[in-house]
Amino acid sequence: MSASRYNKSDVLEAALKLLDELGLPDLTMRKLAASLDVQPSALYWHYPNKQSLLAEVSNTIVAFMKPVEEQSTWKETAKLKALSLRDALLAFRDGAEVVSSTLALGLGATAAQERIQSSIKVDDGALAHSAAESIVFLVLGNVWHQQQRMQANSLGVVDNISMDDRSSLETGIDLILTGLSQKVKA
Amino acid sequence: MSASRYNKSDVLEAALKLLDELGLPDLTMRKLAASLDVQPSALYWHYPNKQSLLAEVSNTIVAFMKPVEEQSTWKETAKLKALSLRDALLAFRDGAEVVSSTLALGLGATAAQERIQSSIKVDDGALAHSAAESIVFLVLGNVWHQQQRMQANSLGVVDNISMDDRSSLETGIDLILTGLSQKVKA
DNA sequence: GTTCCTTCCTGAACACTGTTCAGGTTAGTA
DNA sequence: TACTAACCTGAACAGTGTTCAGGAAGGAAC
Repeated sequence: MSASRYNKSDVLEAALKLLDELGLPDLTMRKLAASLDVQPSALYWHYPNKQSLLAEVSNTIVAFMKPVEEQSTWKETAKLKALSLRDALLAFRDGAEVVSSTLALGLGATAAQERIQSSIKVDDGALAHSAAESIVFLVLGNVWHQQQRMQANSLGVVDNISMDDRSSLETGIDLILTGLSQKVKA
Repeated sequence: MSASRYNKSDVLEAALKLLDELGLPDLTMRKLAASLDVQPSALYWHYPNKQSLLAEVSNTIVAFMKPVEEQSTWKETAKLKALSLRDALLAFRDGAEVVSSTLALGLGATAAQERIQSSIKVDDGALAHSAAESIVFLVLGNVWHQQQRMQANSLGVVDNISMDDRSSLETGIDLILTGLSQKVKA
């Protein structure tokens, strides 16, 4: 669109925009370059490879989590943070898949888990860690599945009736949190 | 190796073998064809595309779950089934990633969730569904992360101390199951 | 033994993909 | 005006999944 030169964050921004327009499978270096009116090789001045670009995309998505104010119980706070992660993932097409992959590769997207863990007020640190990790996996799996269905449905595939995604996720989170407070009492 | 013709399950078997030897990123149609001493196009007689081949690979991995005999409490049974899924995923290189993707695409690998759900004896069906789904996401996320680290470590990357994966997963499962029995009592 | 049909495979191509690299241009600083 | 850093071009490389017309192998029927 513009006729001048770009920096790293311009490329990141364009990648996010293209992700939303085309989805992850069609987010190629060539199309990204074309959207900036630039040769593909130009991108490699800003990022060493596609993976590291996706890592920053992933971090940006996670950073989209809205801040959550402290609730009357830490359980509520933790739950709201988990749902805030859900909202962030849903705000970008294929957001959950991007973040899942990056997280699995250990290239970032750890902020979500840290933020959730910080609101879990139990003495056993290892327990809090496992709980936070579990919640993150839960949210990622749930949203990934949902987003894939959203795309499939938009392509005209039959919609097999499934329980409401949000409520299923909420009960999953509740299970972990009540299990947690139960275990702490013991 | 052999000089004669192949059928669908021969191709599946070869794919599983190659997955274990090379990992998912290097499991290409060309290498798979070469391992059977056949042209790449020959594979498309057996499977319409790579995705559906991977779906069957995924189903095979999940079917590797060892049967679990009924325990004294259904919680123990459910936990053992979850760990049996874990073992199945760990039995194949990149097993968790393969199954995660296939599951997200809705192309199969639902057997695991059904088996776990069948052992959850609570009246609320929706609750049992959410719990089983949560457990599956937990196991997949945990093992995926672990397998990725295993590969990274084998490539000489520094091993940052992390809590034992199995115990972290076990506590996650425990949290869900105790949360579940807590919710049923109420 | 010859026909016939199904099963399986070849060979070549198409339209992509991420990535590299030598060299050029632009912009800002001294 | 010269220098230097930031940014980009153009072309290529090596690989990917997939398609398609045609050919060969094997077994059954006559």
